[in-house]
Amino acid sequence: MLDKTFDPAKIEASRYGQWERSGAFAAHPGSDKVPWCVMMPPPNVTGSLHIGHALNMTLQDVLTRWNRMNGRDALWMPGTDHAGIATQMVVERKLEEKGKSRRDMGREAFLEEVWKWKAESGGAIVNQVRRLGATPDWPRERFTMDAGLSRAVLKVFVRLHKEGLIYRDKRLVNWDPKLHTAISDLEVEQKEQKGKMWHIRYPIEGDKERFITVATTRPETMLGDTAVAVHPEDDRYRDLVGKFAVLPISGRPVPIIADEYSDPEKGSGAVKITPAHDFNDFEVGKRHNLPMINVFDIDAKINENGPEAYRGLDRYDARKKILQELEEMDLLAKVEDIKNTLPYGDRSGVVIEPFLTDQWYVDAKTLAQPAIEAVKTGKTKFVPQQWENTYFAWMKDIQPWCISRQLWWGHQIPAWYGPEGSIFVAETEEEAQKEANARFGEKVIIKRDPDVLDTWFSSALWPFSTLGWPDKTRELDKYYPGDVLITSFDIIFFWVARMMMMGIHFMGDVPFKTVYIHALVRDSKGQKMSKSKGNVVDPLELVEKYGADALRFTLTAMAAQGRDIRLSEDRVEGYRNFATKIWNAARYCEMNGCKLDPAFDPASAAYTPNRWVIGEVAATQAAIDKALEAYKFNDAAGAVYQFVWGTFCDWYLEFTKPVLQGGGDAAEEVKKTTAWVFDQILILLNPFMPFLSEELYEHMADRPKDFMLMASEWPRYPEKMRDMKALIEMAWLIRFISEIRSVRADMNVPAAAKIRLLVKGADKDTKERIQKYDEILRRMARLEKIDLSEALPPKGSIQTVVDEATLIMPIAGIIDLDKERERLKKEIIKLQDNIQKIDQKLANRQFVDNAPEEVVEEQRARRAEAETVLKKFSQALKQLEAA
RNA sequence: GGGCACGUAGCUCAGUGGUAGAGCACUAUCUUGACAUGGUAGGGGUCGCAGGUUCAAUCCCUGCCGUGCCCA
Repeated sequence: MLDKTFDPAKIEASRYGQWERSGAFAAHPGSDKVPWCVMMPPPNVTGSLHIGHALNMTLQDVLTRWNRMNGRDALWMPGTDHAGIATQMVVERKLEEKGKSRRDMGREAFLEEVWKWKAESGGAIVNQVRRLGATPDWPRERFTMDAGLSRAVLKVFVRLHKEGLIYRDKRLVNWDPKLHTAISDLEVEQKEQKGKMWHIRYPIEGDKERFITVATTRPETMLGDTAVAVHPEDDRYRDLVGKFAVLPISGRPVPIIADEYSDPEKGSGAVKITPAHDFNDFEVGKRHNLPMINVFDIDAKINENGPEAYRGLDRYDARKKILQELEEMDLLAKVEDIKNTLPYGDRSGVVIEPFLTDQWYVDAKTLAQPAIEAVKTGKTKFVPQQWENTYFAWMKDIQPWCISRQLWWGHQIPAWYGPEGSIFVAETEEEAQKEANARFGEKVIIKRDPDVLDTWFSSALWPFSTLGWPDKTRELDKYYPGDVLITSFDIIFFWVARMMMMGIHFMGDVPFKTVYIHALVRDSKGQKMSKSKGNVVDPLELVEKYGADALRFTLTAMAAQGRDIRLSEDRVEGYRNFATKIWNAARYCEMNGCKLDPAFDPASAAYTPNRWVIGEVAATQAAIDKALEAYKFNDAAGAVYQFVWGTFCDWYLEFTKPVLQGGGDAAEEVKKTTAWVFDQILILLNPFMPFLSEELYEHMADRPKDFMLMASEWPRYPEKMRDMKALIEMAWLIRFISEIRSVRADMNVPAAAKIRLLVKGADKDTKERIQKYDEILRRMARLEKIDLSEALPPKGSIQTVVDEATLIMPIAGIIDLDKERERLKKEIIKLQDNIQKIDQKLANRQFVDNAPEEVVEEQRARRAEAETVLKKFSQALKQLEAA
């Protein structure tokens, strides 16, 4: 006998262990089943599971389980990412607590520390994924820095370099002065804030009376100015072009140049140009061959290129000092309060400094072309499609991708520097050495580039590197390209786009056919979850409190396309209740001896409610399939929820209780049907609530030892299982019962009171049905007796209408006549309104002439129906008045 | 400034060119042999605003207002 409620905590761990040990998660490259493949977005190896992961993993698991049960050879490829900056920061912070720094301990010792930390926490996140019931092929688990994937990274780097698609360049990068590394554009967050615009007067060389005023938000960069630019058409400054302005403080003369970059409408119309510290100025500098003076060091402190008094000053201290000096020299013309945007490092949180350095770049523009084409031609589709716009927008305006990072944790760049600025790119040091020796004709000293690659460089290879590339493996053969990628929109640029580029370039085909972009999970108020706001919902806490199934079901049910999820605990609780409901339905089956009979053929059931519920099972399965095929997860969850609770529990089980109690052959068929339907429910539910369904599946029937629901087949039902006649009949039964219940409640007839029912004007079908379902009707509508009667209703009756029949409940003494009168009047008014509305439509010639025939017909039918019902209610009212 | 979403019941959200839906919350009622983590019934919406297209608009189009996100 089952316990009274489902206790997920009691079974989840052991159930999961059983699944995993059984090997049921495994893909079978050798099998001839049609493959189905999804790549797990690898979480940060040192991170912990957040609610976004939970959603992402749940959706992947739903699809994986569903496809697996559908007979596909499913591969869900798991793994973790080394997450360069994030991980290095965590480890550095830990060392800091012990008073150590990575610089002191050196690269090797530091990396040892990181690997140790990885070993310590690396298992944590994948075990957290397990808690959700996820079923990826764990033995295939990869890590972006394992030997195989590192080999893939080397190959890719060397090949792209040979092809000229990776190159070294001196450009402005986004420099993080705290982390001391370059970062990509994508890792920079633009934030708007209050700032100031300082207007500074630069004296003109050789003219003591004249000044040119420039406006800037960053006065400290004037130490690196190499020009002042004015618009070529700007008459105010035409005569100054070609002359020189003298930089205050440093005293260096800089040319006044004409360039369309300066906007005559903005500020004074003249701008200072600092090519080494501003992306726009950099371009101007290149156009005019201006020197590029870098005045900062890696900490964004003034370096030796600044005046002596400023050297070593932080950029903000330098700003203060400069402003103070300018004020003293009376060169500060104006200070404005403005709003401006500043670039922040998304990891460090400090303001990013445009900084002139040598870095490695990927020619993203070239790689992007076929990747754009692939989406345009539909080789890869985005769901929802609107995300294609985002993808295109970025891809079409793509910048060179800076891939070098001044970090230690990551794939070290396979480039060696030899004499005279020579560079040798090779997969191994030996090869590089050989090349270098060959070039110089003697043994030369080479030194490896200390930098590592952007983390996304290795994850861009994920769809094929995890399948064994560069080796030719049968996995690559069978599972590439993957069927779908499931991820959230915030990494379309970071990851999706780059996988597309690399996949197409190295595999000659897109990495996945569909990209399903799911929502961001927010808190119940719609705020983005963040640690600093303290509104983070811990998925594991929810799992502990409500069970993994409840959390999974919640996330699935809320995963509507194109909308964020506002997660509230109430919802999770509600779906926990759903689990309890199913649990209790199982108890009911058990108590009533509804045991699965393998010989039972549902298509052969004779009793109408049985035929009906069997047909509804088939309809539910069809609805789930249709929804999942279109990635409408919420519809799939809704279909199973509605059937289980709204159809099976609320109606079918209630319909069949009297039959069960009656015994005999009829009861036997009901038992078999109930057991069969419940069994099907467990199968259909399995992708969504694997723990509960598996547990009950084992409990409810005698099955071969070690037989698991998750390894069983997804049903396909024959068409003949959908019985329309049964559906119509049961719809009537539900209508009839609901109507009586409703009127009883309206009229405050005590629930316990069993009353008589007279049915007047029933047609043949209704008469038959009343007889056939007498017991069900009496039980569910709480009636003492049902009689057909064409006589005038007894005094003090309440009346209502179902289709052609009038239902009369003679309950004089119980009811309040005024109240009944009021109720009938209300019904009448409602019907009259309805008829009037339809009449208006039908009176409109345009409508009758233009609307499709069936629409007009429908209106006429509705009118007729309302009319007959109205007549019956009017009659009822008349009788009441007469009484 | 450019782009993309979104605005439907108290809340969270589905949905559709032809009579507006769910879950939760709320109200009333019920311990009836699966289930009070439950049953039954009920109230509650000019579908953001204003135009337009159409016989017909919550749905399509335009503008506006509000919210969020992305990009500059």
